[in-house]
Amino acid sequence: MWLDRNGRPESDYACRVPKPTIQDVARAAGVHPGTASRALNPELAGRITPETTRRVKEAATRLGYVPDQLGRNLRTRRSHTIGVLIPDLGNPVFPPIVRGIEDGLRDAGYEALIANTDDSPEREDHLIKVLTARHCDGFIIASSRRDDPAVAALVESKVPVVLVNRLMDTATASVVSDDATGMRAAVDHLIGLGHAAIAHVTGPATLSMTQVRRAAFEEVMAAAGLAAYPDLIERADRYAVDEGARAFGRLLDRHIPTAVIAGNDMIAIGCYSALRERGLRCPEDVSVVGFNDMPLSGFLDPALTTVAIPQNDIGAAAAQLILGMINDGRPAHRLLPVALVVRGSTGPPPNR
Amino acid sequence: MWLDRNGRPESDYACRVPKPTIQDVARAAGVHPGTASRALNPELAGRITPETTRRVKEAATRLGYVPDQLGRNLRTRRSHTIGVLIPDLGNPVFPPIVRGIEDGLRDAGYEALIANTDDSPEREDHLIKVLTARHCDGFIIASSRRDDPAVAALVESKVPVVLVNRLMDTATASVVSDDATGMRAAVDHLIGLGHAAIAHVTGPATLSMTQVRRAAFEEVMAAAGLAAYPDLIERADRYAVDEGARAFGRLLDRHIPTAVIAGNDMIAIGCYSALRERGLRCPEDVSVVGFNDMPLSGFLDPALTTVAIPQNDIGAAAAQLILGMINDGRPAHRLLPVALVVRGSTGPPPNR
DNA sequence: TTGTATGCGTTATCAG
DNA sequence: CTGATAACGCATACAA
Repeated sequence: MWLDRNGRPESDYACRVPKPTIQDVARAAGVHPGTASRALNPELAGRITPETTRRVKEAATRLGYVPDQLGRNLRTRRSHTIGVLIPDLGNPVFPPIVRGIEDGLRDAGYEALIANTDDSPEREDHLIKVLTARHCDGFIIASSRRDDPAVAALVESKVPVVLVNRLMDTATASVVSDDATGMRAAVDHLIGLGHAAIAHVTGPATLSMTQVRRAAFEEVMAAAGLAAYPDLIERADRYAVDEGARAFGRLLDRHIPTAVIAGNDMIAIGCYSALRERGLRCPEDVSVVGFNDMPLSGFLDPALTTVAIPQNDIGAAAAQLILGMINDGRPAHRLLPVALVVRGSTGPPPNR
Repeated sequence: MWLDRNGRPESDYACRVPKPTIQDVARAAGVHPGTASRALNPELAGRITPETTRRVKEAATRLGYVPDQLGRNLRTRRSHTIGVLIPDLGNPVFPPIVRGIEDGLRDAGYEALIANTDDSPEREDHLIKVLTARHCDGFIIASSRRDDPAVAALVESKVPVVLVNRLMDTATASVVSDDATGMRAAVDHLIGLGHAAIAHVTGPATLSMTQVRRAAFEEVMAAAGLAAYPDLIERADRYAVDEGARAFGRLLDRHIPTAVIAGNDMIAIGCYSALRERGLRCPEDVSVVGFNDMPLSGFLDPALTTVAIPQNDIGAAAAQLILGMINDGRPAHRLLPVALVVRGSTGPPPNR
């Protein structure tokens, strides 16, 4: 578990450039290290003579002083590091979110430690332990199930946590896309094209995202008087292409709808596959709508009509929220707008 | 530059779970902290009484002791952290590589600090500074230009560096895919289909990857006696869809080849766009071959024939190499095999 | 084999 | 406003 921590006795590879410490700066400026530290701390501006501050800053610049994060971390008990838990970087929807998070954090002097959970509770548990040992100042979690003891424990022990596109019963900060509105737009779009038998392939039931999207689907369908089409919902065990294909295949074997709304874009691709396997064409026979508008959605065959979530903004907002919690402790919630992007995978229903 | 480092005076959010330190473990085991430290260090096995070791380990387990990385980092002058510089996580080829890196590092108790350079030298410079302040034990760099002072300086000062799919004049470790062989397979495939006028849309000339792929293209073409088709090479300014479309558009305006090999899959998508804009069909009018086999390549319209590089393996190898350098200082090089994946974007040339 | 003491670089506390 | 001192948690050189 702890692995080796030995130095590099025979290794020639170690930074040989002696970096100046605050002691060097203090000596050069003719002040005490403590004073130098204060002079360099913007928070303490005004509590130090302008002249002293100037001398210290000048010395720091001249020596090329950069504060050693390791020493600072130990002393302040903060690592300026945020643990970021996502299901899988391989799902194209996450990289843009992660990018938003990283940029937002780095601008504030924080770094992200990114880890993939593969939606495995054990892996998530383990990763939280590992990242906690590194004293992450907070966590951004895009992988939690609705009922997640590990995350709940984190929140319980007052560690700042921001949930991304996943809600839990626990009260903590969150940033989610307005999926309900997005689902309404998707259904309205299909109804507008003349569809009535609209199917929905959801993701795993354990994720709140699945619930939100499914509940919205059922509600909008009922409101449109289309509740007469039951049995048009099927669940994929993962938000992945193969599981999406399998799930939609099961649905198709029961009944062939004229349209399907997929739980996300990966499942939508799975729907493409299932249709192709059965010799059905999209959109001529069956229209497909995705969710997320992940990168390359527009270049698929056919180009995917999908509900676009603001991936970069979601990441940026998550970064902002976690920093807010670290600084003033107030958890907040953000609901970000979505937009239906109409492309080639949707069209009028076939004349049967 | 240094930002705030104040605590959270009014914040309620801070870990309230007092974590046991090695002192607690030592006390519980009835030994001195130094002894406890040694007992927990696998390197020193044998230099400690089995009985003592047992007692310490038992106490550690019982108390749920996890070594505080911050303290360890400061003392050992190592952060167990690797800086990972990539051009852009938004390019789908990188997430799988990053995934491979992360998993490889984490298994060895290391974490990755990932940063996007957007292929900007200034940004890269800045990031190296930021990550150096965090005492990264090494760098995995997938973003360096052929001539890169910042990276050269890093290598010069004996910081372990592994280059990924980018070579520099500097001698340091690297892991690259066997692009030359891949290019040969691509050209052979096209020639086998009957193509002769084969174009190549390269990436930016500053990257070694571009050079390698282009040189291989020219060599293979010449060897096949097809050097008679000059002017069939065009350069995209970035490895991105829009630049790929622009570049191939310029080429098409000069001359319409029967096939094109793109510098990477993003450029290949750009080629699709350029063809479509001009009313040309793929593969009926022009065959397209990509490079990388990034995720979703098989679901594009049409499914992309491309040279697959082992993305996960590349990441894993990079992790392995950097850990090797940290431990015994020997830089090594790895050349990983590629494979042509034939899909729908290539076919016989049109009868003109 | 184990205990002791020290220091990694920084900043918080307390005195002056 | 500034100097002196201690401490964050750990690992290691040295002493026993």
